[in-house]
Amino acid sequence: MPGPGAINLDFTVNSGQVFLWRKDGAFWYGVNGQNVLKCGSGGVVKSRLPDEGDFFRTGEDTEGMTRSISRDRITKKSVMRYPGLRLLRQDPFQCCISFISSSNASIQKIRSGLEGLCRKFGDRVSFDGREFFLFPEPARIAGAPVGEIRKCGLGYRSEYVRQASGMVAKKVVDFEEIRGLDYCGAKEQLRAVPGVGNKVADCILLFSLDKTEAFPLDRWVIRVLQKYYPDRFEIRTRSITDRQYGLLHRKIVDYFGPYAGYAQQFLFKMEREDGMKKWL
DNA sequence: CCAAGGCCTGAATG
DNA sequence: ACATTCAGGCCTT
Repeated sequence: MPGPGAINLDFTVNSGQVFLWRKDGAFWYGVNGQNVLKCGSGGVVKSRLPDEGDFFRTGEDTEGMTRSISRDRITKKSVMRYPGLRLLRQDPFQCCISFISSSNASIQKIRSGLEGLCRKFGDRVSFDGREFFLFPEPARIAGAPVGEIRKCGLGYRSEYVRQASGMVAKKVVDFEEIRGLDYCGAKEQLRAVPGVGNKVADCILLFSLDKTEAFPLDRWVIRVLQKYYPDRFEIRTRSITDRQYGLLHRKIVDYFGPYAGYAQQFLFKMEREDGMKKWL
């Protein structure tokens, strides 16, 4: 019996933040790093390993955050429309590789590429009577010939994926250290990783490193901002430069506040849905 | 600092 | 059918 604070997994999974999830009966099953989660509307029902990362961010005041971003009738409408849509706290390495793989790709393509990576480089496990492939450890991808990564359908992103994995394996990139930095410092670190630009960095920060002021600006979000906030944000072009991205982000946080990333999630969901785009 | 072009690839579009 | 475009960008010139 979902109460007022209950998670809506259909909304949450189908909001572009995760890719390795599937619905089976009344439950959603998903791969998160070396863990596999079985979830219902109350949260994690069962997991392969203890859910130490607190995947559903259970301690957080989601109601307060959604109230905080409800600055106008557009955000209010999107929040009303998708009750129970939440930001998750993903495994950072998986999140990083996922969004490096996402560049210039459709959701279906991203998922098939990531599934390929898991199948080829991840461990096969049995969980709740079902078969899963865990997300590969960084060293497994880093040590692979780039051609093998390419076979997963990742295309030109394959070399980025390999190099990024190497940096994580060698701890040139340490996600838990980055988690402790502020938004700007954390972003700077991430952007040193090949294949990680402004948008991808914001996805990693928002979806795995607790930076709720991260506001990934992709085609859809730019579209929705142009549509509903033409005067406030004044976006003229479809693609924006680094400098424009930074200036725009500042305006966005000034307006939506410290949980701006939540606003992005609701607006993105709404615009995709209005555009009749398919999810998982 | 900005603009333009290329990049893998499969699904969607004409 | 077949060509072209598009898809949750990034990097180099």
